[in-house]
Amino acid sequence: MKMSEMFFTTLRETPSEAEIPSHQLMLRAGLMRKLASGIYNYLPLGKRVLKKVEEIVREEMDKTGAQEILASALLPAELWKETGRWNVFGPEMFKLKDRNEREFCLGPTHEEIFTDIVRNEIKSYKQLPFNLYQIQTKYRDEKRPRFGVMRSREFIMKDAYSFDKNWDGLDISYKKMYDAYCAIFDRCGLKYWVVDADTGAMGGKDSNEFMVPSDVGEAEVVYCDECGYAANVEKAPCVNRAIHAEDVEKEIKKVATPDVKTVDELMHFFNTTADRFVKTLIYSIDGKAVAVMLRGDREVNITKLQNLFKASDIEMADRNTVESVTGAEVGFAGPININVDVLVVDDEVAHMKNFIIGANETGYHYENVNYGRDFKADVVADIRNIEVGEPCPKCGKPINIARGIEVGHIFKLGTKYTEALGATYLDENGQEQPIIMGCYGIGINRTVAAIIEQHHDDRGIIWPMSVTPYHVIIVVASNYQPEQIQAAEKIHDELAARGIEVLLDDRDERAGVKFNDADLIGIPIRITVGKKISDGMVEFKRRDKAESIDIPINDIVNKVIDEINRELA
RNA sequence: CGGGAUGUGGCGCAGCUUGGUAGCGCGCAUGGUUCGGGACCAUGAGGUCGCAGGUUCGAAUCCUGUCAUCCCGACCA
Repeated sequence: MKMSEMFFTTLRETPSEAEIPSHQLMLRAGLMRKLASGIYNYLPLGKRVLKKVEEIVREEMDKTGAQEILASALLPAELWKETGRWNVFGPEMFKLKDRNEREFCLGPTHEEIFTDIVRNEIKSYKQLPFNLYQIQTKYRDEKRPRFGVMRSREFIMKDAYSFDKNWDGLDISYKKMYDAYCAIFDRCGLKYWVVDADTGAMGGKDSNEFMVPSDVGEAEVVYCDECGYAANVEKAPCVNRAIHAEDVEKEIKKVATPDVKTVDELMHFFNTTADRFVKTLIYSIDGKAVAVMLRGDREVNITKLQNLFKASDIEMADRNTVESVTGAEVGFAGPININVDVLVVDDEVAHMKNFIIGANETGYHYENVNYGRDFKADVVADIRNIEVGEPCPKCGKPINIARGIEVGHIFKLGTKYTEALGATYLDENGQEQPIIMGCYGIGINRTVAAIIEQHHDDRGIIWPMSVTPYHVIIVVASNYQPEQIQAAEKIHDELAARGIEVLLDDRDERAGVKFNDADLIGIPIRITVGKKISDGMVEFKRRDKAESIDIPINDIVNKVIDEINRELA
């Protein structure tokens, strides 16, 4: 491809709206342009990268025996109403009506649709198992689209759905996907964690997320260098030990604490540390008032709380509710004489001694409080976030926490959708059984962004060979030298004839501009045809290396092909 | 949805406090000189200053409303 003919523009300056490297570079390198918030158009270079990633995904999926189909992105409301998700998704779903006022949505995910396809075709155990997938555009009206393609409202997703006779079969289907995902992300040149994940609103049993370590990631990952344990913080269980175990239980005492409301103020007032306090937070969970108690310096884990209550709607209670259940101003809530539907105590609190709590009376706290003796909970459970340095749930060594980009997610769904939609089969005994389902997603655009996050420097992108839009870029140093142009065209044609994707920078620009653009768009191999062509030499340089080497023009084609093959092997 | 910020040629920005001809850098076009890490000179094209009202003789500038975009938070198969 001659760059003088290519639809392609780079930006010298970073658009002010882009904050993170992948977003900045995707715009600067001319991979894509924004159409609206969270909606992007892909230009030729960007489209080629998407295709590369899609092709890797397709190859690895096909290897597992999964079969590609293509469902519609425009979906009738009925199916969603059958499973109840028309309302569950709520405003996040792009909803629309046809000319006859029939309701539709743009598909945010496709469990319902694949299950519907399957229920119409599958009748017998003899037809199971199988796995169907598609690579298709999804629509989610995100509350806050962010970071370019990292969280967008329109995105390309590979979604796969497995259908099995039983749970053992699902385990096998799941393992195949797990391995395929590892192969996919390996081939994309990504370093990643496979973490235990919450099954969330999708329902189901086991779940793993594929997380690319990155400071710009939206998820927090707990990991253990000792034993290799890794989990989403949402999921990671806390291991609680007795705190201040040496203390003897002292007598409970009411203390006047005028205007002392926050944990910080309490620490000051009592001249002690946050682990001596227990805070009582009031939540509204599916309409019920719930008090949640945890150590002063801990954070509530909403996911754990949600799972505990099998809740769909959780929010912090408003000021009025707090004041009515506690009978005091905000800042003095405590478990004694509190008027809530449920009192939940974090497991850690049950391990504490002589702690300080609110008295449900404005201006007062209790100290030397002990769980069991002074109050009792309706539920004691693990409902907090694990923190750095706490014991690993698997081996007990101190854990670390880092941020990650979720590029893939796999679930054992079970029968949630097949039961709701009546997708059943007749088993060997003629008995009707629900099909057992798994679902498996990869965000294609987000994977591209994650690759850039992991492969760039201050000059631009550094594509892995497997996903680069072109393998090679030939820079003609001096366009006005016919000898250089001719030599460059010859190399270009020979490489192209041998199946190499090659760009020829024959633009009427100075060498510096071409070098800078080559670095920016991140082509892994650069050949420069310059002065030394008179000695029959061209320059070979890798984007990821600083130095370059001179190579006889007659050897360059083989050199390049060797290099590419070595890397793609 | 709560908080914060910003909208001025394709990109980056100034001008706004104190109303009066819309500016700079980059990019783009033409000509010339250059030519291995974002050249130089000359000439030129391109903007209803997000939109709608209002104040005023006069609004990019002041007021009101609205829309859009970005960031933080909440939320997120």
